[in-house]
Order: sequence, then structure tokens, then C-alpha cells
Amino acid sequence: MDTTQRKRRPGGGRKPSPIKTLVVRIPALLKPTVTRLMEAYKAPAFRPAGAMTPDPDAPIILLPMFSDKVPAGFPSPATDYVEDRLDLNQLLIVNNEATFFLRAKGHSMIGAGIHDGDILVVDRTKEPNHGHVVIAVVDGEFTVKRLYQQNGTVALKADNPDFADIVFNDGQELLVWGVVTNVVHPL
Amino acid sequence: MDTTQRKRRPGGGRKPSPIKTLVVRIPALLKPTVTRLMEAYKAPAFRPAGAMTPDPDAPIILLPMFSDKVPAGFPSPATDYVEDRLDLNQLLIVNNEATFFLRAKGHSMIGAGIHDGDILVVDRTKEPNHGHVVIAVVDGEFTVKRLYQQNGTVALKADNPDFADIVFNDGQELLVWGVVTNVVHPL
DNA sequence: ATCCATTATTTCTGTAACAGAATTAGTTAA
DNA sequence: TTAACTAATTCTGTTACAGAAATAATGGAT
Repeated sequence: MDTTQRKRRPGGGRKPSPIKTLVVRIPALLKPTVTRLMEAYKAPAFRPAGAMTPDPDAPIILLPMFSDKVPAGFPSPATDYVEDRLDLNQLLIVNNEATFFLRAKGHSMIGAGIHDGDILVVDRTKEPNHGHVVIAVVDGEFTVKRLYQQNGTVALKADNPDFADIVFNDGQELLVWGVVTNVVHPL
Repeated sequence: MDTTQRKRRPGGGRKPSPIKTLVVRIPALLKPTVTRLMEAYKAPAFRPAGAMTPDPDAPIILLPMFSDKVPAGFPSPATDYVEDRLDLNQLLIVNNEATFFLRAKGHSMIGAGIHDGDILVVDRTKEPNHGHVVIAVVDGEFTVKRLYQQNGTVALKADNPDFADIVFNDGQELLVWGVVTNVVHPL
């Protein structure tokens, strides 16, 4: 018996979320990992013009990393965890939204550790500077070259003497499509 | 009042586990991922005396797969995007549970495209064969070498003439810890 | 009428609770 | 001695629930 009449509010209330959840039990040590996993999962996905959306299914994986200290011999069981941590995300991808993969062809950049067939991780937001390995558009095609920018001279140099430099004179525009940040080399 | 006397069993019972657990709520879509995460975590996965347990915090790798026209050479900027998707996971990691990372040190394997500081993707389940680049345990330390297995001779060879081969005679055991499948080379 | 604070309503979220499975060691039988 | 059995204890997956969060209708102020 509530004397103070309350008006009903049909249709009110929090709306159902399309994201279903469930409860799982995990090792306590994995808590932070799972937490970050969820953060990464919820992170807004971006969609550069024409780029594919990330595959929603797979690409989250946990891998153990043995750090620098390891090659120096096995740690004793008593040894604590090594502080150094590898996050391939941080290692390979600085800007998710602007990162692309290209496959290298030829041996013109062997000096930079780029072999035929390697996968190049390209960051399109990184500012190209002298000495950077870049993806440039030359004659309407992509090319991997090292950017040379000194004393007013702008050129693209292959890290292989067999290839001639491409020098840009006044009026000629150099279009740098992105900067290569990492090379994945299959064995 | 139980007439059938039951003997007590002090000290009986399941023993407490050192691994504490807790319950978390996660997006349903992440269930398989978290499951794999736990499998990888629990994996008896070879624990060479003193090997570290996987770091609970870091080793999560989120690799968004953007797809450009990757295969068979560089696409022209005008080219349409292709349905083909590159999944770095599939490219780099065949067995989640048995894949580890090591950081290469030194220049002994420069011939294989391995530079100082590169990250090595190591598959522990892949069978080591002649010619493979492997992680071996020599004198209690990790080493990257190329496995030589011909005419009854077993040896570890550096891809650099400055380094001497390590030949294994009868009775000497060669412990191959894993096979290097990929090299990540930062620029 | 428009805007804003209030509130009923609905769903979400983290955690506690619980029942059944699993594990261990003492007890009993063969 | 060995194997089967069972009490004791903990683990594990799921459910339940209380408080937080979100949303739209309500009602008052401007």
C-alpha cells in the first residue's frame, strides 16, 4: 500500500546489449591478461577506406616469451620472472588503424634485412625521415626503398648496389605511402 | 545415531592446489580465446628444468589483420582490395601451445636472415630436420644454429664462417629445443 | 514549448554460493 | 601385499543475487 502514487514507465530501462557474456573460472594469475584481452576486444574497431575489417574470430593468442636473459642459460627455478615482456602488438603494430602488411618481392633491400617473400609491416602514420625504409609509389607502383633526405636532395635508395637510386628533382613529387617498421622473415 | 560405525579418516581428502582461481565474466565470443589461453597456461608443455612459467601478464598478442592485395608482388594503389586475408597468426604460429619467442643475440646466423635483436618464433612441436634453423641447448644455454644431419654426421652450424661448427659424436646428445619458423626483424 | 533533474524500469556485472566432480589417504577385504 | 572402498577435502562449472549502470517516461522550472 504505497499512498504516494508512482507513475509507471513502460518502455523504460536499460536496453539489452548485443554482446552476450558468461562467467568462467580462470587461474588468478591470468586475471590481468584476461582483463587486457577484454579491453582489446572492446576497443573500437576502425575501418580505413577499403581496408578489411579485422577478423573478429581469431587473432588473439597468448604466447610465452623468453626474454633476453634466457639465452644466457636456463633460469633457476628460484629465479623470479624476468621483467622484460614482449607484446607482439607493441612490437609490430603501433597504430592498428594504419598498419598494413605487404609482401616484399626481389632482393633490392637485402641490406636492410628484407628478403624476397618477407612480410612487411607498414605503418602509414609514421612520419618518413631520412634513413627510414619506406613504401613509395613510383610510376604507380609500390616500391620498398630507403629514404634519403640530405642537403636538399631527396632520393630513394636500394640497399643493394645493383639497383640505381631514384632521385627526385624539383617539381617531382615523392609519394611515401608508409614506413616499414618490421619485417617478418619465414625460414 | 548410526549403528554402522564409520571410521574417521583424518588427513584424507584432496590436497589444496597452489594455483588459485577466480571467476570472471567475459564476452561470450572470447570464450574460445580464453579457453586456449588457459590451455596454453596450464600446458605441461615441456618445462625444462628451470624453465619459466609463462608470464601471466604480457604475452597476449592481438594482431589485427588488414588486408591489402598482398600476394604476388606489390599492388598498384589503384588496384582493388582483394578478399584474400593475411592472418599473421596463421603465418607465424602453427601451434599456439608450443610456440615461444626468443630474442636473437649476435650475428652468427646472419646468413639465415637473423640479426642481433630479432625476435625468433620458435615451434617446439616441429620435427627438426637437416637444414632447419633450430634452438639447441648447448652447455645449458640456448643457441641458434642450423641443424646439419647428413651421412651419420650430426652438427650445429652457424650461418657465418667466423663461427666454428659444433659436431656431435657418438654418445653425445644433441638437445633440440625447438625449430625456428619465423624471424621478426625490427627496422 | 523546451530543457533538465528525477525516477521507475530494465539489463548488466562482479561476486558469493552451491552442487557435483575430482582427488587423496586411511580402512577393509581378498 | 595388493586392490577395492569410502570418508574427507578441495576443485570446478554454473546459478543466483545484490548493487551498478543505463534508458526513457515523467514532471517541474524556465
